Amino acid sequence: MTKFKELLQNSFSLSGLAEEHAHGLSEIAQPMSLKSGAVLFKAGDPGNGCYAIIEGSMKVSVVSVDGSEQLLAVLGQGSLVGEIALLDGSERSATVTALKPSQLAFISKAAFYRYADENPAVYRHMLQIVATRLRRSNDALAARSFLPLNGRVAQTLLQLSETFGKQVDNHKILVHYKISQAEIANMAGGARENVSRVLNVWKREGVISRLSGYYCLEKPEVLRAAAEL
Amino acid sequence: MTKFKELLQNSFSLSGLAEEHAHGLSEIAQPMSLKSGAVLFKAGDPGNGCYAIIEGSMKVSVVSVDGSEQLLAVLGQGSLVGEIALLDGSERSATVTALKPSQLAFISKAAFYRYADENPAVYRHMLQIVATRLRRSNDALAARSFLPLNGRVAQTLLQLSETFGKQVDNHKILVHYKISQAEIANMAGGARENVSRVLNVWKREGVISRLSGYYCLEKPEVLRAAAEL
DNA sequence: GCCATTTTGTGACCGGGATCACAGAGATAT
DNA sequence: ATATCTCTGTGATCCCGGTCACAAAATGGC
Repeated sequence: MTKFKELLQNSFSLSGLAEEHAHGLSEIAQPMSLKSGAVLFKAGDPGNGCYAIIEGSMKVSVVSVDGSEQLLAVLGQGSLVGEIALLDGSERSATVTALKPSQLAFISKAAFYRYADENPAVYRHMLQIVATRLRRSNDALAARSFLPLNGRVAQTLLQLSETFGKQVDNHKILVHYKISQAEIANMAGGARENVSRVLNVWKREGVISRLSGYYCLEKPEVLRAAAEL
Repeated sequence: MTKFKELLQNSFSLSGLAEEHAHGLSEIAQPMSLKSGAVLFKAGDPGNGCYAIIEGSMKVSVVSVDGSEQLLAVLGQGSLVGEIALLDGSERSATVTALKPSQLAFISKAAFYRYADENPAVYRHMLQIVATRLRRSNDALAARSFLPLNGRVAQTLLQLSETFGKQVDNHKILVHYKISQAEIANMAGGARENVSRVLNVWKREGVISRLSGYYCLEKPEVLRAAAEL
């Protein structure tokens, strides 16, 4: 078995798929790699498949005419991107860009359906993923209308901790991912300057800290309270 | 065949499912009816199935502690509600309320998976629905961060026209659904008063009009332009 | 190390839209 | 028809957070 397929299988297992299907899918996927900053596809492009992230990380965003962007998600190893267009047959709904040099596996629409029709577990798994994303998206929308900026920043940090967090100590969470204020601001939907202010208040209160460039959530409860709808 | 099953089958066909599966699903669904204003379920409730709307209309919303609400969608005949919790096995993500006396069909989680495993087309259809919803939700989120109030109101009107619109004349669209400014405001994420102002400007410019209580989009292009990201 | 570039921190100002406060205008009921 | 509600229109005020303008740290390349 090639190195690629091995990595890929791990990636699929990691995302919660049974060994058997991880193997099957890795057989039909095409390897590809992207250098940091490269655009995988843009909103509006035709979409004929989806990608699994084997290694690296990608951002999913929507950009407006004036150039400002709204980040919908930052995804890492084991995540799937580009499913929406695959599933509803329409154009790509957002733009996906590599944040680091990344290894991807492309799964074409035809291959996906061919395989999944034989293995309904794959459909169930995909439904799980999409449903969870829909839930997230709805939550973010609700946050936008109910929460003031600090609440949205809290929500963003917690969301990042779900994908990149490592438990340390009792309940401290280290977000093992380099992220700039600008990116947090784009996810939370606020101006970078104001996000900076919010983060500093929390830093002073000991709610968060920075350990060698990484954010560390010292008191996640406080953040959870702030993100409460 | 009972009247209920007949209606139900129509409902499923209406939502784009093949005749055969519309029939199959109608066999496993439980009829139920709700009076206007009744709550089907609340965010946080456990969820063990989903519902198809046979007749009537429902609103999907999230409410904050202080009582204000964000409408995620208004759904009519042929739509599915409550899929998220069914699919990701978590609690209900939003609150669903009947806006009119409604007829529903309940499909339990077990029954759904039992049937769908045998009929992958049902999975494909479900993925379609959920993917489209995710796309919508992402669009709404992007709108929230890029568009000023009038753009979001435009988006809301267009969205309603997708579900309840009837073409009349050349390109005028009648939104065949009684809706108050307050509800539009809750969908667009703005204060009712400001939504009123926006709507009146458009009314004066002949972009929209009201025909016996229903909104009519006289110049959908103008609205589409205003909702452009 | 040293300079260039990217991030971060903070103050000052300003504006879109929330909020408050009512006055019409339609509905619904009796 | 009259009273009661619930919707709609509009002005006045206020504040959160966006924007501008820099200074101070980091970070990274050579």
